[in-house]
Amino acid sequence: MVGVTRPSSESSPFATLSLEHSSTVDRVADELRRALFDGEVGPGTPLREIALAEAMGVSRSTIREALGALVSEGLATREPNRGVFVTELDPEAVHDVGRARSVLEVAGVRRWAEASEEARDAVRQALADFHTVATSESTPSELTAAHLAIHRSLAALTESPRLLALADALYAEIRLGLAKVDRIRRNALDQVASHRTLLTLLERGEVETAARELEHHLSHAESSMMEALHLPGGEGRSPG
Amino acid sequence: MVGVTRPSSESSPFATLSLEHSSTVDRVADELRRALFDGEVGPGTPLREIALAEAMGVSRSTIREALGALVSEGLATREPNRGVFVTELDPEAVHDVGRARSVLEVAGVRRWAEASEEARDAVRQALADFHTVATSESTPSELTAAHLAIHRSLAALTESPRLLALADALYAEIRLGLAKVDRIRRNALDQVASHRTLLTLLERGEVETAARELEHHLSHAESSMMEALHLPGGEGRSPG
DNA sequence: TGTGCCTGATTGTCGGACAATCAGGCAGGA
DNA sequence: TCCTGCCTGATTGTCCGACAATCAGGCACA
Repeated sequence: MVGVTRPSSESSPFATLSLEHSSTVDRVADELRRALFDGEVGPGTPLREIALAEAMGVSRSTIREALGALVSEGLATREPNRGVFVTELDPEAVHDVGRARSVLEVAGVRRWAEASEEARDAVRQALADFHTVATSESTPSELTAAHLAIHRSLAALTESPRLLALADALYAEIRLGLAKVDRIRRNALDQVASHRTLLTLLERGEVETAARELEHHLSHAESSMMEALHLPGGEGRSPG
Repeated sequence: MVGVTRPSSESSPFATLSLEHSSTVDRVADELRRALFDGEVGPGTPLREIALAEAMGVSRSTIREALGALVSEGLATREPNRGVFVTELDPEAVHDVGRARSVLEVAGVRRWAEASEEARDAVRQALADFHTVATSESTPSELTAAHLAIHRSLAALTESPRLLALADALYAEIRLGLAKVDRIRRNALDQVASHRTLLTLLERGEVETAARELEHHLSHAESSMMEALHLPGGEGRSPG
């Protein structure tokens, strides 16, 4: 998510070389994300600056900066003069995430034919990986990650870094919501099958059918996420 | 962009009340954005922390935080250990912004019929405002802003805060690129006409035609932006 | 031409400081 | 009982000063 590369303006034969320049802030932010995704700190938990600073052995300034990053990613929420809290997903938010990811992934799927071969291969690979993870011992966090990797590869078919960045933020919110939700495992193999049919449609060139299939899949995913979060899920939201 | 509202959990009769709680950091960031959009500091300009702190009469910490915000919005770029610079738009970036906004705006247009009446009215209003601005004395910055407001209202038809937030970031990047570019004015009235036909198509319910029209309009906008930036515009980018 | 070193400028991180703000409790009055 | 005003502790927002790490550029030297 940080990606430090500084190629000199001349195209040299060392284009493949790169070096990780991780700052303290980055490492703090990474650790916080991990804790969030693994459900070590649940939604609504306050992220106190001093407490975190002492716990992680860094200064308050550094913590503040890392928290700012989480807030701008939507994983945490800042209430002025009150502090930063782990984001709580309300039905409105879940629905919005669903709508947004649908736009991005469908846009990707519709671009299947125009996309690069690497992008298409990434989809195939992600599906294979998901199958591997689903049929082996794995934590809920890993399972969710592998599942989302498929959808990410669909959004990546747009081959737009900016759209993909938004997609990543959306998947991060989903991971946040699904942390500790173990029920996913039951459906794991069904999910594999569902995604496989989607890929089959794409390989056949039936793009529009695939898009509709994906939309159906996503709307199902949204309501099952509502359920998982013990929210008043489904259709009955107050209009306006 | 900050939006501080804290409604009490009980639904009271004071739902309409709200109060601006602007922090120092927010004001600094706003001022920096303004300077960028007005072309007071061009692309590539280094944003030195100490210099800004002295110029604006705030501490370095505050400046740092504001710069972090600009960076996360894409208006500035951080080079580790070297500083923050006003983002320079290369052809790759321009193309990506174009592709991304196209996805969002087309998604909005396709949703015209399902969108709320307010969202549709916003489009009509934005068009009217643009006409007003185009036929009066106005700075390039204002003209660009009014033009982009139309496109923003299209993206807003998705009625997804998250998609709209990305759209806003994209428009900010465009404003950054178009700062000081005065040539827009010539085409202003043509632009009004072009958008008016788009709206007409929508009002008639010819959504797909409108979507294609929009895509055409956007691809034209992209190449004319390339031109305005004196970049090697058009189709000939190196593949990969 | 290329390498090694020095130096100044700037960032990244730290620690401490203090006013402003907020939540919660407690007392007093209608 | 319910409301209001006040006090207090906790936390944030902002400031200041400090210092090592890093980088760009120049200069000497082979």
